[in-house]
Amino acid sequence: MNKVEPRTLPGFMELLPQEQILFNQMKDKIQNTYEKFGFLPLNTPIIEDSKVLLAKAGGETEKQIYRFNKGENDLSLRFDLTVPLAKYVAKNYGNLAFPFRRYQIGKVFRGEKPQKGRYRELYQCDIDIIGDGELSIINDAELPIVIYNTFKELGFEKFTIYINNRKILNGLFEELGLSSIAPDILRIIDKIEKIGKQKVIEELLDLGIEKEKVTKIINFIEIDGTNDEKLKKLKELNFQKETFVKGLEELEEVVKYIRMFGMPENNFKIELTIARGLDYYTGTVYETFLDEYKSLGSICSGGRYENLAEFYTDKKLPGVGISIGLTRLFYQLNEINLIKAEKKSIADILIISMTEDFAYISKVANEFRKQGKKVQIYLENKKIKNQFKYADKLQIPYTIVIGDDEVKSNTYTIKNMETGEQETVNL
RNA sequence: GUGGAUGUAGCGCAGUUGGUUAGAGCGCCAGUUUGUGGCACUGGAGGUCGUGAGUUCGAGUCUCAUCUUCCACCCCA
Repeated sequence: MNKVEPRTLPGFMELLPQEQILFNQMKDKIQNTYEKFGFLPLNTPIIEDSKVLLAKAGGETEKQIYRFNKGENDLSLRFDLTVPLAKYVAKNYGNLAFPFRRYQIGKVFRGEKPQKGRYRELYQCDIDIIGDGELSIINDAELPIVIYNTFKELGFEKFTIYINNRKILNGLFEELGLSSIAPDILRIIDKIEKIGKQKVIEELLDLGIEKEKVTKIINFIEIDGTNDEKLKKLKELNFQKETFVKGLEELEEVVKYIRMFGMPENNFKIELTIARGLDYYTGTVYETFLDEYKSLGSICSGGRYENLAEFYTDKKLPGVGISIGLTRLFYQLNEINLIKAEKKSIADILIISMTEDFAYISKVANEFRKQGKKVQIYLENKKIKNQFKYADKLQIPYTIVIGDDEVKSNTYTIKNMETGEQETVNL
């Protein structure tokens, strides 16, 4: 009989048990940290009505979305967690308490060409805070603190959350009379880390921007120094455009509150080239990098948006959110050996059975389970040797042998697999 | 969408200028040890060399096509 080759689609995630254990540990740490800050759990469907999901979509999105028909229904797989959130908040507006703080950790799907760091199925770990009509700028300062704590919890020390405000850049473009081509400019300056200053200048000139203005843009994004020095220099530019003034004011506030929330000075930085999300974010934007592995790219990003659910409701719902791309982070950390999958089983104890008396075995197992231990019973009728081998392969730290002797004497024999010590004790 | 690579055992690979029955390692199974794992030793199973065609006396090796996967560019709410 011809067998079907057991293959997994490229760009989709499938892990071995020891990897999955590690992945779950990371996921749990992220979730626990999110909950510590009072974010509420949310779990929306993976499949949505295409009309709902694509309410806002432009051309690029439609190309990348997994879309299909089932009977009469035009359905799509979610490609991020923000659009489902928008739908959810609009739909449940009357039943939610605002500010609505939710986290959602789940898979999203993108029909991209898979390659390094690009997956078709990926986990996102989102937190968002949605206001009803308005939302204090202080929220923009709290999210980085949550992220700071999350990465600390994951065991990182050297990472930097880069912060910018889109209004500052937009204000600059207004000042230069370049607002109409702002998205193009943003796309180019966003690449400065990657392609270098000269290339950026060339590309800006290619756009047809006068040399003098290009110089101004470059000078602007090259403003350096400490966070306070940067703020000072921005002020000294003395731009009068309202957008710019507002953006600068917001950035100052964010920095002020981030400090009050206890963020160490070297874990956050104003970075004027961060221009993430071309048409999505309207204010504060974030990108997070590991200091020693900046080439990995941003491992966590987000920002402020003025109106979350404008395609679903007339209610004005401003929000701010940030998201960890867990799938990419996991693979990259694995690749640079920053994490290592070691645990092959989650069981603390394997019960090796040399008797048919499963009633007795269960009694022993449940005794340990009551104490919070994870206990697995070996159920196959195999030689004791094979049962020990199994425990060894799965690196289960303790085994309990129960044979007819133990049953008769109401005892069990427990063995420490690492030291080899064992003793027979009364149940 | 553009360009560059890849494909041999479950896994990661070796296979010399085309030359008999295609290899080692790890893993797997069994035994040395029928109530004690790791270590060691002994033995064993497992491959139509991605697929198809061609060149040749002869193809894992050369040619072409095709599929697969990977990488880069583009793009990325």
